[in-house]
Amino acid sequence: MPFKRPRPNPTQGGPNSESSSSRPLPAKQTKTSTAKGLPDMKIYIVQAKLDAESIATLTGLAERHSGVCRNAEDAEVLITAVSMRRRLERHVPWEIAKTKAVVTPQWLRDSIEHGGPLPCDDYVAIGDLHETTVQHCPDCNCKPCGCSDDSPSPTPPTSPRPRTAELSSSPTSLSAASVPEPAERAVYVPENLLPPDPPIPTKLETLDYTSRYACQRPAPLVCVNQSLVRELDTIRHSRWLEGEDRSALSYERAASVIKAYPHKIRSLAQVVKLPFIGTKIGGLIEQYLNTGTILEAETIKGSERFQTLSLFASIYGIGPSTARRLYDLNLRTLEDLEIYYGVERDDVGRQSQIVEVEEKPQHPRWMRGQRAADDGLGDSWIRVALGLREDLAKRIPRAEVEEMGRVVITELNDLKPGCVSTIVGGYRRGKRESNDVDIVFTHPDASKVKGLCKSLVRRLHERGMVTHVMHLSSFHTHDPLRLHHWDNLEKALTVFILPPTSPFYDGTRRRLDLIFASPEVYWTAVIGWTGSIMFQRDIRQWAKDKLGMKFDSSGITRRYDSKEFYPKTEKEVFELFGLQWVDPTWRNADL
DNA sequence: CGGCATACG
DNA sequence: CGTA
DNA sequence: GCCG
Repeated sequence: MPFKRPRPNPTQGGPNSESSSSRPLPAKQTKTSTAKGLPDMKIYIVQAKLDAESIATLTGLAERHSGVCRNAEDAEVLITAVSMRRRLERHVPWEIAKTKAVVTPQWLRDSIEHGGPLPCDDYVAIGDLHETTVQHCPDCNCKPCGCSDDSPSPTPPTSPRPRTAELSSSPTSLSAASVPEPAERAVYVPENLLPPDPPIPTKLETLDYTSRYACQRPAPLVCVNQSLVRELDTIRHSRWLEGEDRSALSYERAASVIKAYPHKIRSLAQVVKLPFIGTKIGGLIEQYLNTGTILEAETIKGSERFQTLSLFASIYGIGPSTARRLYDLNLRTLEDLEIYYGVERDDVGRQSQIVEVEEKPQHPRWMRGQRAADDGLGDSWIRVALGLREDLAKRIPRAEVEEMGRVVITELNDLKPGCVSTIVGGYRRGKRESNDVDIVFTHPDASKVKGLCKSLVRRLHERGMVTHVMHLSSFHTHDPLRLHHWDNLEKALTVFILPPTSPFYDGTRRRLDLIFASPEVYWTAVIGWTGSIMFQRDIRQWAKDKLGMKFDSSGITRRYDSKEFYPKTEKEVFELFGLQWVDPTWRNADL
């Protein structure tokens, strides 16, 4: 049945999602046009009137054979299925379109087949743009006739274009190819809710890798001392599983500092000066320098207890404490757990029976520790998690994260046009594969956000895309007694599956978190949910230590008088805190 | 020796 | 306690 | 486990 081949998807680091601003890692900008059938052009695909499958296919073709970009004005070639001028103008400013080759999707396919850019004459998408399209066609025959009036061939100076919420006006991927395109009249979105354009550069030289705060230390996805970091992380993980949280925190901090250290470590002297490297951890690093490993980490990795606790705690809803309890009951394998929790092997939770899962309430203090009454019972909900474990353990390639974002945003825009969103989490930090997908949403009109989370979840649920709702909740303002303030943060933790019509569909269920913020706290929510955890922790620590402020995902308040602050952009949060800008791809303070 | 991010269910 |  |  679900034997649609999962797209191999060789080239990644592709187009950044709609309004997210993660970039490819700063290090390399390989220009290898090898293996690409076309020269490296910047192609922008206008999503209107294309279904999800076509978008994915075209994007894939462009990525593999040439290059894509996320802004129309940065592109050389616009590809669109739209044929009417008025329609195109809703997605690309006319003045911009006039400076590009605007062609049909067939041009891309044929050019790839042909092995080079074809003349655009036969592929003009919009009649009124025939002249300019031929002029700007990347096939270099007609270039010499450069009697162009405008055409600054390098990207035009980009006047602040009116930006509208045109995030993926593609139809739902459920409806096949035809396009009704409902709800027109683009909603105007204030500039500050959209990602900065151009993106803000990270001034690495003004940051400080010796800082005691992770939010001042630029940390790449993978560092030059990565294997040492992994050793320390093994010990951290073990401490955490064993309930030694403070010790775990120390290892986490040490690893985080090493992660940001930009040189290969060759001597102990290099690291003992770094913060959070004390006697014990310094000794372990010395050992690592001498032998290439840390004995304790190797021992841990080999131990049955560690392996088992790790396995148990990898199940959603099972933490260190429960994992240890199960281990003490002499359970060791998943099969043991399935028996213990009463799962019938042979695909159970399979098939799309929609399940609503409620968080299990905690036992009262007075009856915990008396392992009795409820040993194999109760947690009907762990059974569900067990059934999901295999799927949720799979990582999600960037391209699929983007597809999920597209699908969800399309549904949302149907529901409430004008929403703005950012895909956050590890994806935004540049990870090539994610464990889950987190999306933060808002709407320029604050009054339209309330209840949206629940509505969207209901809609996705009705359409079979959300199979489980692990959690649905709201946050509120800092007002101890919130009077006229409605909640300004709503959150849903769900399990999601792409519709079978999606080219990425392979039946794997994925964790999807949806976060709705009021526009005033949109960027603080985005910062919070972008992480990494250590980065987030230290930004809060910094706010407290240096500014006397409290920072959480739903806002910033001054501690002594509870005055609230509402930075209008992500950059303004950094400025408010007196911090240098750190791009999301440099916030990888965790392993 | 106290603090280590913070909030919700 | 477990999750973000 | 490390810091002030």
